[in-house]
Amino acid sequence: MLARAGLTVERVVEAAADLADEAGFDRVTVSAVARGFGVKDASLYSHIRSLQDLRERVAVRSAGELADRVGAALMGCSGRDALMAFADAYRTFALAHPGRYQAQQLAMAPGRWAELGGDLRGIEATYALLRGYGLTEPAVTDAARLLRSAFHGFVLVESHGGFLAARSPAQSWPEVVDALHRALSTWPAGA
Amino acid sequence: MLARAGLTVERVVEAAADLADEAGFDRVTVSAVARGFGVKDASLYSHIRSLQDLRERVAVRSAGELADRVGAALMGCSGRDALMAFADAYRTFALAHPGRYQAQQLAMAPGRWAELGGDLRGIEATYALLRGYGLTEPAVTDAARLLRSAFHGFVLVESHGGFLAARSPAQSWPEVVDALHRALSTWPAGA
DNA sequence: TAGAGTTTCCTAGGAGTCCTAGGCAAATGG
DNA sequence: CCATTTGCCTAGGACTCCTAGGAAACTCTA
Repeated sequence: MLARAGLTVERVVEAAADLADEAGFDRVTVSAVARGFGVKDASLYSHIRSLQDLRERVAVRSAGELADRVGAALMGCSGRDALMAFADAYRTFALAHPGRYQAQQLAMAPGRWAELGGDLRGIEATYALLRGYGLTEPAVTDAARLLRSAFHGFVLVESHGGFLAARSPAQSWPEVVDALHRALSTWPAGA
Repeated sequence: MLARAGLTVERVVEAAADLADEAGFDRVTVSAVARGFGVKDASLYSHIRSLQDLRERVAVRSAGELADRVGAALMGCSGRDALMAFADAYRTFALAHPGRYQAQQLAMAPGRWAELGGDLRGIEATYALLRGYGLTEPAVTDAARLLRSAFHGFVLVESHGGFLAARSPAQSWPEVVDALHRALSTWPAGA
């Protein structure tokens, strides 16, 4: 048989991530990815261990990509501008790459994240941002959870078409971020 | 053949919802539900149209249950107490019924929700709560989206075990709700 | 109460999926 | 140039969704 497809773990994971963006993360299937390469499904098992393994790799890879965008957006900003930049970069990524974003919701066994080379840049960026508001532990942890929850929830509901009111989500977004800014600015000092 | 299982749409959907809470919504499968009744999978197709149909019914039913809890919790509360009651009822439901909660994320075709008898009590309760803060359109829509996003995001991340810091999510929760209260209290009047 | 009709569940089977086992051919390196 | 490694294959089992058609259990009516 001539002409190998030239598969590697990276290319398989990337193809899976692209497929996730196009068809939805839950439709990322070993067979579908194999079809995309013009290859039998069994062939992929030389590169990935299982469907679960493939999905976890997509999740970690996507989280890295998101952290890159957010990190780049934060460069040179501080305070309220930084929050806005963070928020916009986050939402933009989630809307442009719904499958990659959805992948990050995947629950993994403890330790599996680090095992696959996942980092914590996203969390670190958030903490840096919040220290700009003068927050210290444990307030900074609580505030980070607020931000993560609000951003995550918003883009998730938006990308599911869950906001039904006539007002477009894009109009609400700055108001939501502004509300979070007020919440951060008025955080009680001594907890 | 003796002894029918006595299946109805309601009982099938309820069993599916219970299975979702135990094993995860994505493991709700026609075969698994049928096994729970001691029945062949083909038998369920007299009651449901497809797996998709079953899952949508679980979603709508679960949303109704959540709205019941939230509505009951809100009775006789107002202002900040109402927000806390809302938040606690919401989070309690999501943690006690992870599968039912996860089901509500299911994206449906437009109109399908109403077709299955789904209501909008959840949204109405939110709007009533926010009018207690003196908000009017379009601020009330933006604020509703903030609340929904933050609550949804928090319980989602929490139930996935996504909060890694040592501080327990239960400790952060009141602080997060308090922050939202400040954001609502300081919402700019004329938008 | 007996027959007719409806409902409920069955068997049978096709198509798609995940995954394993074992094999051949292409690339690589001594 | 030959041996080893690597990449993709075929074959096949188990499980899934779903359809088609049949039989048994209920229900209704004359």
